[in-house]
Amino acid sequence: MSSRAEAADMPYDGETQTPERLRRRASRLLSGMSARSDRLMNEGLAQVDARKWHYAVLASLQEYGPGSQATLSRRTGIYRSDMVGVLNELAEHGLVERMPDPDDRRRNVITITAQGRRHLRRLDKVLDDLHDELLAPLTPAERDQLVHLLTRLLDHHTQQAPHPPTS
Amino acid sequence: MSSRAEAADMPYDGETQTPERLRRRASRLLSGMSARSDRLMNEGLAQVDARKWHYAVLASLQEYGPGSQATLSRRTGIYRSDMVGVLNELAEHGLVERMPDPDDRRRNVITITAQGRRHLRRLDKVLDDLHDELLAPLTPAERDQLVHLLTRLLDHHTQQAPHPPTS
DNA sequence: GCTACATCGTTAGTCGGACGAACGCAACAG
DNA sequence: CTGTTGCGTTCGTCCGACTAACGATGTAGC
Repeated sequence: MSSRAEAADMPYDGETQTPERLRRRASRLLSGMSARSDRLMNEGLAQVDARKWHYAVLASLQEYGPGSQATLSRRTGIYRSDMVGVLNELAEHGLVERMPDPDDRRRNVITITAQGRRHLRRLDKVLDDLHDELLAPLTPAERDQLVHLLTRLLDHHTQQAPHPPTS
Repeated sequence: MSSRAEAADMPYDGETQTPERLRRRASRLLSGMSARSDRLMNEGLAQVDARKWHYAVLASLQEYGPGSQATLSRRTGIYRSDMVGVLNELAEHGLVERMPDPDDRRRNVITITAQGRRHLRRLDKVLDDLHDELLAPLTPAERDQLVHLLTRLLDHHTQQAPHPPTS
């Protein structure tokens, strides 16, 4: 009777308490933190009138130079279906330029503008601050640990990818 | 010209490469891993005809004993709107029993059945295996580190919760 | 005992993000 | 010239998190 009957008769305050078994599960921790993180980033970026995809695209353009929409899709992990809208928004704000590729008339060449670069710098600042808030309880060393661990996990799972790539 | 012009003219294979700046962001790592993790768990659990909410509810019942639907909602983080469906499914399979509370006729008292306990044990096994797969590239010590770091983060953010609780 | 308010279970619906299907167009290989 | 492949785009689907509202019931103030 030691293993079973763990609870069965406890007038506990088991009202608001989440079971340890649940709390410890890495999958649940990831889900929870991802949700929190997403909200934080979304709200933070919304205050500068941006979304996380904007940042992804701009950063990709800055680091690897201009590219077609399909290329950007692969680099950022955004579905090409959704890339259209993102680029529309970015173009409306004058952050990127979309021009037909003379060498391949199927493609659009996307280029980041000077204004886009400025905006990107701003977004980088914003994201840095938001991540400070996100990782507040961790020391710099611990933050590195976390990033390192997650990176290894993600790399492992994106390699012999049994699923369509999400990154 | 050392700081700028990072790319601007690179015939790189920047086709499939995701910028470091993106890869390093904890928020993105969390998002990515959460997505992978969710899929893995969902598919794994689907093979035993279960969903993750089922596990959450059963585990909660096992650890803290019977409770009303609202109580379960608070314990597991499932919205009470969605709890109805979950309990319907569990009840259909005979894993829980839903009876009106004689002391408070607004409430239903949810109790786990013997079959429910068996099922929970099974799910625990399944989840253990899935987590082994999820955390495959990490040593046991590293897995503990990860869980520890994430737990601290989540606890911090769920405390003076600026948002409605997701846990 | 009556009134005002809070809680419970439930239904329905919104919202956003990830993803698939299909189309017209252009390139390219044979 | 023909079949195949990649590109950009539109539209639609699926799912999970979340809100709104309602009837039924409990509870507290007076």
